[in-house]
Amino acid sequence: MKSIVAQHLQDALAGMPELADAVGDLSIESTVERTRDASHGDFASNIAMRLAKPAGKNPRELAAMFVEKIAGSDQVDKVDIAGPGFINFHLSAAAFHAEILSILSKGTEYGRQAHKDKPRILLEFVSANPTGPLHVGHGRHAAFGATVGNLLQAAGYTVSREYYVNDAGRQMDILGVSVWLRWLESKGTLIPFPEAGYRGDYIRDIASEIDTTGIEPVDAEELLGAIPEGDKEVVIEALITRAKTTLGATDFDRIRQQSLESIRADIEDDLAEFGVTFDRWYSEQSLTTGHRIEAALAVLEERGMLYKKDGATWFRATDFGDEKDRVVIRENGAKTYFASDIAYHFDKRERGFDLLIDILGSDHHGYVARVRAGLEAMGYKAADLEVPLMQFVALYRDGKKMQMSTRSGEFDTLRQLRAEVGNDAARFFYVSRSNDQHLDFDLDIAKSESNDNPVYYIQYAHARIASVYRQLAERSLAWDTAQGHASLALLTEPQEKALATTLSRYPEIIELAANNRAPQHLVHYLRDLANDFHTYYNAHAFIVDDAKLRDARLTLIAAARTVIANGLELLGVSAPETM
RNA sequence: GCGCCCGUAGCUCAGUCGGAUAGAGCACCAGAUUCCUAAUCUGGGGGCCGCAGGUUCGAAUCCUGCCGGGCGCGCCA
Repeated sequence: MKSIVAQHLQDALAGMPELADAVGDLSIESTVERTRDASHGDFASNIAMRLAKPAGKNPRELAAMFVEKIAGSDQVDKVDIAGPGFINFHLSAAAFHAEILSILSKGTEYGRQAHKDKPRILLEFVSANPTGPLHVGHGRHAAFGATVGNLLQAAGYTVSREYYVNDAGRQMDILGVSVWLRWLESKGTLIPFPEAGYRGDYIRDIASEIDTTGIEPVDAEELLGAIPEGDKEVVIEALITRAKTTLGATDFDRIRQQSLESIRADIEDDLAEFGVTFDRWYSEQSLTTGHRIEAALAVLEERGMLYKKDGATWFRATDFGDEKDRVVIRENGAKTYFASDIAYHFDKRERGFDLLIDILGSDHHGYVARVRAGLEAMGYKAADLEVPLMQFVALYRDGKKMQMSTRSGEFDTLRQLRAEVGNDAARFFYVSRSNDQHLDFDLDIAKSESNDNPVYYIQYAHARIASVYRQLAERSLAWDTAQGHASLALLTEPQEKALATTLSRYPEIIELAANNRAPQHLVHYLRDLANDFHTYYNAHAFIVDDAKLRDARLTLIAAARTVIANGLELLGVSAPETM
């Protein structure tokens, strides 16, 4: 709808060639915005103020020139000048009627934009280490990433969702040892469990489920003798070494791989139940086995971006704005995690993605500069990597902040949260705040099935509309859609105008939310829309005796139902027919 | 110490490339249902947009400094 106004301005400009230089590359559409106050019309353009300086004229004078040139049309009732030089557009009722019919004819496609070839987007999110179940913080990443992905797709982009599985390195050894020790425990070999091991109950479950054919228990005293006194890191290191020698590399690897796959699969199930799915689970191990790390380092070497110092191989990250150079191959010959990450991001670009979006926890922000430096060093643009950082989640119960450490025994997994508040409320609350704001997740509000729960407020609007059509059938009436479409001019109540206006904003909200990777815009919009509907519902009966008016009102609320359903779909929240 | 993020109503937060009188929910106060779901609606009070400068026709928004909070500064992952 915004484009109607932009087009009128564009046409007017065509008749004022003397302004061409002043306009330059200014996007006309960017000057157009919704008015905050209905007395200012439907849309306002600040183009006269924007052009004032380059054109050397005062804003109101320029605005008058525009108004003079803006052609009349059946979509615009009135154009006037207000304040310091705003050009206000009052659109015609016919323009809103056309929009309502467009909503109904497009249905689930309403708000979706035409396909865009570029950029092809790779969206990586969650990527939690496969060492245990997802916690409530990961839930925010999952809901946010999934919704941003939906929004980008709705905005016309091709989006591929990826979960990077950190299935290599020392933490996998620690996982393997943890499972092995719990398995030994179940066979009667009791030793103190290492402090640095993974202590959750799920480790015992894995130990009881995996295939341990051919693996022999070890004597407790013998094992204890191999454990040095001291630091927890020293202890766990000794146990890893011991596990590898006792079991042999093959059997230890068998335990390790089964353990990580068990956890990874559990995470995948958890997310799927949450409505969050990925196009690919990208294994870090595959970078090694596929020699992708060597390939990426070779590219850097070729470009002169690596050097040797103190027996290690360093990447010249400072050449690209990082604070210090970074080691990619350690003195002991092992490649660093950073080397894997360079290889992974290089691989993303090699697979043809133009824009890489990594959703990371804010505690990883120090990592962004070096990964971006890596991409730049390989010849890509810094802007091709975008990293929205997620701030932390705090759970509140009875107005008090909950402790979320595993040890405290209070709940902290995503599964427990979903079980307590439900998927709809969880998805909704997680994306209701900007990613760079800390999220205070109030369990009591999310659970409440009444009053102040915004999820139900929106869902209730949808259910109420569905209920109107059920009531219609009960009264043996039918919605004559053709007559409704033809009778929209009868909708003259202020609540009807307000609802139609809000409905017409939906495509703009999708674009805004997608472009800013900001799902909260959609959340706030849906609340506004539900509010407009509830207000209308309370002010006027829809099922009235006048058939034409009734059909027109049923047409309007059908459009509202469509937009609410479309918006909730993007959020991953259900749109119930009854509540 | 250095770097990144945040600071808006009592509380939780929106605020679009700088735009008109800074918005919403909760809480608080006063009302609305013989009628399609009251999980609803209507009205009301409540603001030094952390502080101080600067940029300009115009600043919550951009720049600088300061104050307060979070996070990060490994040949860990």
